[in-house]
Amino acid sequence: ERQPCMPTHPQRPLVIKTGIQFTVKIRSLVKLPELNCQLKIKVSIDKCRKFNILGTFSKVLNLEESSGCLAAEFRHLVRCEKQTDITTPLIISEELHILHFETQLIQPELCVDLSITSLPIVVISHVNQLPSAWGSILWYNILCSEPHNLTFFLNPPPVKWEQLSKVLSWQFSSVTKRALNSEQLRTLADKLLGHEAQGDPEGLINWNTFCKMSPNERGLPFWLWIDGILDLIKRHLLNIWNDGYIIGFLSKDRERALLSGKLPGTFLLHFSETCRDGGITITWVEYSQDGEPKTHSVKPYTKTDLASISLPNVICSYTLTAAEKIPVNPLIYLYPDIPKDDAFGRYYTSLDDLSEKLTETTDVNNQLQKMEIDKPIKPYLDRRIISVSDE
Amino acid sequence: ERQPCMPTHPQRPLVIKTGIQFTVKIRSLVKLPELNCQLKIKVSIDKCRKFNILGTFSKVLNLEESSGCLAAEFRHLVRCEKQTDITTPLIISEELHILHFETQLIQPELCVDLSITSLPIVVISHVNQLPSAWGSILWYNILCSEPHNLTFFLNPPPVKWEQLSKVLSWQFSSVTKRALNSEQLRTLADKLLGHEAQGDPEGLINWNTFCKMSPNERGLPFWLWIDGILDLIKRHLLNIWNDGYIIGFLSKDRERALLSGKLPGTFLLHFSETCRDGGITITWVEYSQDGEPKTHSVKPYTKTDLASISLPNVICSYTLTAAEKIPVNPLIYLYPDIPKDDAFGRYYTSLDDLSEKLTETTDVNNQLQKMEIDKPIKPYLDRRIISVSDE
DNA sequence: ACAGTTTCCCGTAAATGC
DNA sequence: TGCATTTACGGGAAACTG
Repeated sequence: ERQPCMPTHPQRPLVIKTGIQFTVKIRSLVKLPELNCQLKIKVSIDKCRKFNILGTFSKVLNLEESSGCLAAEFRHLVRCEKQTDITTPLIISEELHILHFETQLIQPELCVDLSITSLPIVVISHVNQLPSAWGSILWYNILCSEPHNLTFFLNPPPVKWEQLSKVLSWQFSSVTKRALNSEQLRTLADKLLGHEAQGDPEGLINWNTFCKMSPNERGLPFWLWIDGILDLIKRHLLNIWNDGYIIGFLSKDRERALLSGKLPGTFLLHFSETCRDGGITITWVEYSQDGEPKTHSVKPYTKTDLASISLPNVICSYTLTAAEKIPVNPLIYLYPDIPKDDAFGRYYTSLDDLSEKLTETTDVNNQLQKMEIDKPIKPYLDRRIISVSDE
Repeated sequence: ERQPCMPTHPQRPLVIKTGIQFTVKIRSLVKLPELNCQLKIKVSIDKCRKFNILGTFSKVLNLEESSGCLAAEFRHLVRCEKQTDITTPLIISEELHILHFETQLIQPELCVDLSITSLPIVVISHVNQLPSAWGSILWYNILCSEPHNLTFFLNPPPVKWEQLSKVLSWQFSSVTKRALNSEQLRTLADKLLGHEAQGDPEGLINWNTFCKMSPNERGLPFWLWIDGILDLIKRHLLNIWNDGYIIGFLSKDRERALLSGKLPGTFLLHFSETCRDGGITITWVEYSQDGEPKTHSVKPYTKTDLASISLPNVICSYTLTAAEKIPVNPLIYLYPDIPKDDAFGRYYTSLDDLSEKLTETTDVNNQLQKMEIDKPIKPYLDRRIISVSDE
């Protein structure tokens, strides 16, 4: 009778953090004229680890002009003391919860108790749990046709590559203007299914492979690796990702094949396979005396690195030094043959970080006057940072 | 009868932030044997802007072994709705509050109500109010002999340079291992009193000059400028400040006088006069063909800058480039004549930022195995960032 | 329009729990 | 002892409010 819209976490609905406000909307699919009467909705949550809704538990539905639907907003989900008698084998990001909504429709002729539940949600206590929580939501919604199977992760079924690849690509297109292309997806398929599988659409991927890793292995589960990269793109690479200048996912073999035979100084950008929080590296090709191609990759740039210098600026200023040699920038053409300034020139800035956005010199003029300092103003020598490797 | 120790904010007691825990201790100066009986203390706060103490309002004093004093801890000061009928002309960092402590000593022979108050405190709602709040606390405690004059800042008296200079120097020695020397203090005196005053110990400084600026002036009040520098030192310059390698406070005239005649490439470090959050610049001297000294200063390095490259590393790698010329590092001797590596060498690192602390290469080895990738491992080319100016 | 003030909430660090 | 989970709170940004 009613269909709940989802509680919202920016970009990641169905994941809720304790202590952080969220919004739930429910709307009636049936346009009863009686809905003009005030319908009071009560919300509550299952008490597995004993969360509670703090704030207004009950709200009157009011008509939303835009959609003609009825909206209610609830704030602050807060965890209370744990129940001692409940133990779950599931880790927090696999523990599914349900929001309940109840109301009573009282009419002269009838009196009905109505109730509806949300899709399963994951409750987290820290943002660092968000990636795995979102992984769970993805897996559940790919696979589970039941509206609320809270024990889904006790034995989660595998997913076909055909399904997963769509979801992965959608993760990129929902955060950026560019989805994954078939080449990129193929690289990911090789990683998940093995190279022999040839990207078989019917190939099955296990939940553990996707998001957990078996306990004896240490390392980064596939989804957390991808999510780190998504975050890196969102924060620091949006423009050049949208432009399609990041090949991104590429096996070493493929990389070597692509670059071999290209002009010396041809480079491409791809993501680190191992950086926990996303990293991007630059690989370029040069040729030895006998014409043998040789590729080099810089240590991947991470979020921290890109916070102080943007990737276009790295590319613009990257310098190789060697004793007795003149420093050079080995990066000349973005693969296949785009002169680097054509691709990245519009993103070069001399303002490498925020602090430099303040026009210091003007500031000096203003402030020295105010501070009653009447010395002549000597402008500062501007500076920039560049990325350097020693050969 | 009892003397309250102060609520603690790390490094800045007497400033309390809403929503953040703090601790108050009170101790009895009189060692009554009767104190073995349980003394229940109640704490409360004046209700000017209507704050409340959240948590346990009342606590039993218990004996502290170390000092034999009685301690109580209270947590979470939380603001409630403002009272509408109270208006104060004071801004929040000038609004003084008092904590009250009450208890009843009930003995067979007598029954006494005891009460005591804290020194005035400042309540803030955001850390960005901490510097001015601490400025208020300093000013109050320099000048006010009355235990709690809550309207002190309606008309705060001026302070003698003699008093203020001690307090300023103490701010540095309490955060670092090095107080301000007389030369540094003299520079600050010139700034506050004017050069003509000759650092007169009797010279008076107004509250407005120290911490506010009159409304029509825009700019950075003296104390906020100093506090930004203190913070910069604490975060990024502690070692070289402790070593005494930062002259820091220096007029342009004095700077020029110091550097003239020194070897070319002699440099010194001093703080920006204008950066809101603290900045430090490097000034070096060179000589034109006719032997005329010429000094250059780099745009000051801020917290953001120094988060990605340490000042010793800047000094080590700073590069001046010019078309057709070989890039050089113009920094050779720390004033007066210390070869830069002697002063800063021990602080050079190739790890310019945190992300590089992870030993990527080892990681690669480990993780590629786990991820079942059996490609040969090609180590990445290491990199560093350097600071460059174009001549 | 705006500045002083507060709230929101991410992300590092530390504490806590198992 | 180590890992999973939670709490603490600084700090950037947005929201609020006179």
